[in-house]
Amino acid sequence: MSDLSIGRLSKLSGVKIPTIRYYESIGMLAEPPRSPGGQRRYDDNHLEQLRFIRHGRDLGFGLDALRALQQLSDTPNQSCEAADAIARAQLTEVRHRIAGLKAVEAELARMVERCSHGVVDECRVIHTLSDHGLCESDHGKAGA
Amino acid sequence: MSDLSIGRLSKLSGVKIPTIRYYESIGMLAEPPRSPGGQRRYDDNHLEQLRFIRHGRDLGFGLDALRALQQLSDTPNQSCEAADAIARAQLTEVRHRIAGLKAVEAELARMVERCSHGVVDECRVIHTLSDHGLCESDHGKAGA
DNA sequence: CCTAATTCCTATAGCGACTAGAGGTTCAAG
DNA sequence: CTTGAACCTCTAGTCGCTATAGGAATTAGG
Repeated sequence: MSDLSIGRLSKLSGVKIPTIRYYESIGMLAEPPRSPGGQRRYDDNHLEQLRFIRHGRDLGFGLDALRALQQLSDTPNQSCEAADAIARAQLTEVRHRIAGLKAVEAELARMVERCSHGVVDECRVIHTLSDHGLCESDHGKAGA
Repeated sequence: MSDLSIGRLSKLSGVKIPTIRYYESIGMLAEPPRSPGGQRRYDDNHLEQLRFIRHGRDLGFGLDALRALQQLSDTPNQSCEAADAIARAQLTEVRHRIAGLKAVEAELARMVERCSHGVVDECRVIHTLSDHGLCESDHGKAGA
């Protein structure tokens, strides 16, 4: 209803202008009508849609997952099993990342703590990087 | 010394072949000599260098940071202050990410827990995404 | 020694999710 | 009606790889 310019939509949603246009270009956000001069004019539905995306992104969902969730929320009579599954998968993923990062944190903390603050040749930081054998934990690949 | 093919280097270092070539192309890994037919022939120095990179990447360091750390480790008489600073910055970064992810984890857990397992219309997952007001915590942007 | 299977080569394009810049047009306030 | 802010499109860049195509070299077996 409110006839929002892209700038106002950006402020209200917390999503940057180029990102809004990007979302439109990949079909994440509905194409809005245009002013006579060709500028985008949004309404409250767009704002809601964009907040949904923003919130989902903040929670770490990928755009594909959000597309699926959007579709689900458009058909409210369906079972929410699918939505639940997506959220649970995301939760698992987040927990994995936390675990990985904690292992990394521990090793970085050890490195920094034991740094002799002398010359590079005796530096624990450099040495630890050079030789994984010096690590205590199995930090595999840290969460992206 | 050991005259390694790229495939053997890959296996010994845990870094994939295209990634090794990529590192060379951006100047992260020294260019090796070539066989008469033009294939790369590595030695133990390359292996060490690559393990250094690999370990650093596992700890979440960016390639730029690793380049800096590499340079430092090549000049062992310098003070290790710079290396220490880089590692500390990384530690701070990792702790921020963990904090962000924990907030995200909490909210995802709440969403999933309270899902009524009924229809989408009443699904906590969808509702929470639609309205950040339903969240309890301030999960800003989750760590990348 | 020859063949066949495997490994290697370059070059280009794509991933996710944006971000930055150039160069031009439209809108809104005074 | 002017001015300056906000808007437009398009291209290219970010990070750290990964994938593909279309060949050339190497190595193991017979």
